[in-house]
Amino acid sequence: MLTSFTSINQYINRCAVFSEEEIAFFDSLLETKKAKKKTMLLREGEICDFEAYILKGCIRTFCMDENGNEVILQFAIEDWWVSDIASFHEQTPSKLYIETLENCELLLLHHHAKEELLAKIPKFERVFRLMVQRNLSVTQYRLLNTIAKPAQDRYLDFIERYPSIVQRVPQHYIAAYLGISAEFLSKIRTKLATNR
Amino acid sequence: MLTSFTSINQYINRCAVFSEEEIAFFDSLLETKKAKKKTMLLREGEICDFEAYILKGCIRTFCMDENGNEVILQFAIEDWWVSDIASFHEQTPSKLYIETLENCELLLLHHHAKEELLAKIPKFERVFRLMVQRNLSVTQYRLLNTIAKPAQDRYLDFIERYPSIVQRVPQHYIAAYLGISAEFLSKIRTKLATNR
DNA sequence: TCAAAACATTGAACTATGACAAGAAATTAA
DNA sequence: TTAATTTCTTGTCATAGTTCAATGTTTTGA
Repeated sequence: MLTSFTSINQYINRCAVFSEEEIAFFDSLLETKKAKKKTMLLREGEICDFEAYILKGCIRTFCMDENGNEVILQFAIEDWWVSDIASFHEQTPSKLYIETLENCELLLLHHHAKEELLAKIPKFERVFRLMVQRNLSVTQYRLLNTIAKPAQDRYLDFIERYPSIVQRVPQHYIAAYLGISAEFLSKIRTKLATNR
Repeated sequence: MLTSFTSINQYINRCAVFSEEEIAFFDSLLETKKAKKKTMLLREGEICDFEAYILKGCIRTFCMDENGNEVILQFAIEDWWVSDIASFHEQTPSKLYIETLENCELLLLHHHAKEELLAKIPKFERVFRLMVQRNLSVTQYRLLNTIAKPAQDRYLDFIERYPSIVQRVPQHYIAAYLGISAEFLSKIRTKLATNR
């Protein structure tokens, strides 16, 4: 087993029990890929053909609204998966962009490879179900928060929940994740800073 | 096969191919339940022990923010599933309320029953994965919309996407779904009405 | 090492939306 | 059928957040 696969194999072994052969088959389906900082891995209109597991680096997925503003759906770092799940599963044109924010090392699971995997080892259905389930509850929580809480609370939640991301990504991207302008986030921060 | 099960069985057969015995086993795990309008099926703090498939009726799931305002996560009607997926899968206290908005006929799949089902017929993993996946892409889309679009656009999207729900639920609930006050939705509507 | 680019801050004017209050309309239940 | 309850509307004022423009700061790459 390549050492670079260690973390992803631990990841899937947490969801269900697999034999060494099964794990080896899974690993054999993955493509390793390096991407420089600011590489677009997917653009709006393209069909997303991968789910990417991040060995190293940081990625954002975002969409463009009518006024050309970017809204960030997700930041992803080591041990997270990124994809456009709608585009990937229906094999339809994406509404999202996926862009590296740092130099990245990735493991890609392509669409045909995933189908082959699920056909051969159905137990993987469970792995992906659990992954999507967790993603859904986090997304629901964020949606409710976005609706119910003012920007300052959402920002405080964010830095508490994702302290490492705060260190790694520019502030205006965090604003685009929280759904506020970069200027307003700056004002929130100065207000918080002077209040102590 | 009971006729009341027809629709749910068609539903799961769309996700994967099952034998009659498998379907029969699935049906045998479901509990039928009727609930009057305005019944709370789940309250904050309780552990959600069901995923409910709606044969007839309409349900909302919502949470309460710090100021006691309700924020609606989902409206569900015939052929939809409702649950608190975080509470159900982790068996942890819920942050959500689930309430019938009409008299309902439901099929309940309880936690232990689902585990039994998945243990006995792993193919069902796929059914639930596909369900959760679709739910996730819809929720992501809604989140991005909530952030990027003004209230009027969100309202127009909503009536286009869910015309039948607009007919069935009071307007102030739709406001609570869109993330705006009931008064402001009313103003949007009068503005739209006078603009033609 | 320096210029260019990207990022962050600040202020002023503006806008979408909220909160409150009062009343009208519709629905429900007895 | 009527009273009670729920739902919807309208107006006024308050505010969270935006936009724009100017400036300062940090990072990047040749």
